[in-house]
This record gives sequence, C-alpha cells and structure tokens, in this order.
Amino acid sequence: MGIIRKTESVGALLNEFKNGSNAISAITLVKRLESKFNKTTVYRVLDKLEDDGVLHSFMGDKGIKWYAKCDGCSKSEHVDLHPHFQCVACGKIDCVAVDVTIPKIPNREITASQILIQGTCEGCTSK
Amino acid sequence: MGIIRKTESVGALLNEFKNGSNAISAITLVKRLESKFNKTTVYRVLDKLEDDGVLHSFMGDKGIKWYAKCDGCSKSEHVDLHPHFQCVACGKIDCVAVDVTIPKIPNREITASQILIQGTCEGCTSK
DNA sequence: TTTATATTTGCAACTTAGTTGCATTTATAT
DNA sequence: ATATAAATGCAACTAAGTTGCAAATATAAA
Repeated sequence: MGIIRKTESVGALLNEFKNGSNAISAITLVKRLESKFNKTTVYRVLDKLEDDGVLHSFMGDKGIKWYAKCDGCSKSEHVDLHPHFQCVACGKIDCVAVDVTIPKIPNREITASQILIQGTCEGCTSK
Repeated sequence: MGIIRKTESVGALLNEFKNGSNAISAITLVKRLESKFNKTTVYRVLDKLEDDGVLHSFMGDKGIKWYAKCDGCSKSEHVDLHPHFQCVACGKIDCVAVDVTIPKIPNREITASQILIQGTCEGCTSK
C-alpha cells in the first residue's frame, strides 16, 4: 500500500531526490531528517514511495539499502533493472543508463538482476 | 592475513564447501556449526579463507553475506567477477559461469562488478 | 620431548541497520 | 465540524556481524 496522504514527511523525502540521479542510502536519509522525523517514519515512507513506483531500492556493497528516483516505473511495474555505479573512493552511488545483457542460463528462468558496477568516479579519478 | 594453522574450524568450514558450487550464507554457516564453534570464530575463519583466495564473498539480496568456493582465485588476485544466481523461490544462490559484459561508462573507471541474477531454478520451476 | 610464542578461540558486550506494536496525532472525506 | 483511516513517534526489539580481552592450542625451536 503506497502513499495515500500528502504529508510533510513525504514532501521532505521527495525533496531529497529532487535533483540529480544520485542514489541515497536509507540510513543517510534517516540521519539527514532525524531532527524532523522519526527513523521509523523515514523507513516507512521510503517503503511506500517504492510501492508507488516513485523510488526504487537496491542493496549497496556493505549490505545497506539505497534508494533512487525511478525513471519510467509505475505502481504496477518497476522497470528499474538498470545497473548502479558505486565509486569505491567516495562511496557515492548513482544509476547508470547502460544496458547490460544477461545471457540465458540453462534450466533457470531469469526474472531480474541486480548489477552493482564498482570503480572510481570522475571526481575521484582526477584526485 | 590468511590462514596460518590448520585448525578444526578451518577443516569444518572447508568441508561445508567441499561438494557443489552452491554459495552458503555466513549466518547459515554460523548456525550449522554453532554446536562446535563460536560465531566469532566462524566469521573470522571465513574472512581468512577469503583472504587466502579459497572462498569469495558477496552480498545477497537481503543484505546478508554469502560465501562460495573460489575457482581460479589466489591470495593476490580474486578473479571471482562471475555473476551469482539466486532462486527467488527457494533462496539458494550459486555461482554461474556465464560472461556478462559490462559496457564502458563515460568518466568512470570500472574495476569490479557485483551481479546478482534473480529468477527460478530448475527445481522450483517444475513445481 | 618439552618449551616458548604467536595464532586461534570463546565469551560477553557492543554496533549498525532496520522492524514491530501500540498509543497518539493528523489529513481528508463526509 | 466531525468521523475515521492513515500517518507518526516512541520504545523496545531483531538480525547480522564486530570488537576486546583472557584462555587455549598449534607449531617452531631448543
């Protein structure tokens, strides 16, 4: 069950994702907003925004949950099968629009894939 | 720093990975061996076996750590950049030997990739 | 074979990320 | 204006994994 009411917390979270295609970890959002909202609320609103197809989530390298704005997702269908890129130097993750072809695997039916590409981002390479 | 002594715990853990290319989650190993070894020991030995290139680890879907036997890894170089397949029905994960080509991304230097392919395995499809 | 010593182990306590139950508050339709 | 379902805050909890330290043990040296 997604968002039903337009509350302050929903606005605040959407605002965090307003600009940029960067992903933000759940725990980062909890910390950023902890003066205004309880962490339970943050986790719950993130959950609902994902249900609604507004955000999508995925697991980062250290077992923590990240969220990013959906592009072309709807309540009924999440098309966020794009890879994510994590800079091993600064830790930032963003969505990348490249297509990665997953080959068929004998005797398996593939329905989804989680691809985390790791390396160094532009800012960190030049340092 | 990898394994230095051949202790009972090392033997027990290696034994768990003896047959099959299946991955086993750290927490599963902790539970399987909890009558014989402390969980701290299990986590530490897994760590060392990874250092030695005997096992490799990766993150599963729910933020938990999985281990599998390395194939062609050494202490100095882990070549375990192969994808893993997780059955969404039974939860089992194994290493798959397919090659997935990660395209170059502008302004990023790619050093590694974590690919988790999800779907249904043979056993679960036929049910 | 004994001894010295560094490695390994167990234990308890801790950490981090996230979840749950429940009472209170609040947005929205009537 | 009010009823009511949804949203929130709080505290307590869970699950996976980590840390510090004292005790035990594998291995090399004598």
